[in-house]
Amino acid sequence: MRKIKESSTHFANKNSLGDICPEIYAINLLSGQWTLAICCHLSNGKLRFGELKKRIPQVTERMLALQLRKMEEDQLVIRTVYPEVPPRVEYELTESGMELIPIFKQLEAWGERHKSRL
Amino acid sequence: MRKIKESSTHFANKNSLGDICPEIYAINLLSGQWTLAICCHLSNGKLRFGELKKRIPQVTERMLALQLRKMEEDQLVIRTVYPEVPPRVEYELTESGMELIPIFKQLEAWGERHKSRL
DNA sequence: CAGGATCCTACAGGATACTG
DNA sequence: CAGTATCCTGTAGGATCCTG
Repeated sequence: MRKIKESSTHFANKNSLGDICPEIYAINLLSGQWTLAICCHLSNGKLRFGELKKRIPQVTERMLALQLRKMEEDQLVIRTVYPEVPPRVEYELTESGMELIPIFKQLEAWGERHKSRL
Repeated sequence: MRKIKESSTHFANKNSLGDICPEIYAINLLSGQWTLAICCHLSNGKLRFGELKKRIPQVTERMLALQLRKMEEDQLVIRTVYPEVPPRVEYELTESGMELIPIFKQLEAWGERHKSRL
């Protein structure tokens, strides 16, 4: 039993909440600015870095790279590097990642309904 | 038809993505640090400000107030003020808010599964 | 009791340029 | 092609004190 409080930075709190509550943990993994967009585009199959970039034009290379790294670390995507020249790197969803798809569908439906009610 | 790009700040992007994609819109509404926690506690019925605070000890009064306001604006909670002294304010989920509960359950299940796989 | 007001900091995210 | 490196900014969130 560790203490939880004691000089909380924003994300000390974030993580401690996520530790307790699996749904908060889940949302924390997904609440990166580009995470959902990436997942959606990968839900139809693997894509290369450049293809992702083309499909999400607003994202900068830096952010795309960062997000993908984080998602790899979080076991949402698999990163495959082909040792060729020019380099080729492909991203695809993990098992866990795919299991999110039905949840996305529901969020999508909810989002549409909710939006139309405003 | 407005333009979308042109000097994007973080949340100009965020919103423009949310405009296009209902699931991103949904996640944006839910990704406040305390939003989920509040929803969960309200899913069993209405609560007063102080009760919420007691149930989520890590949150500061300021943040709780801010989040609740935002959630009210986003039509996730209803805020009822009773004109008494001392003041009493109760919060409860809206229809939309309640419709999220089953989705939370699934996120919770996913979160647990995912966590155990790390 | 249920918050406002004030002040502050860490971090997410952006712009741009460069490279194996 | 698929990134790093560097530098910078806005904003979410925290601490603390005050009040109808």
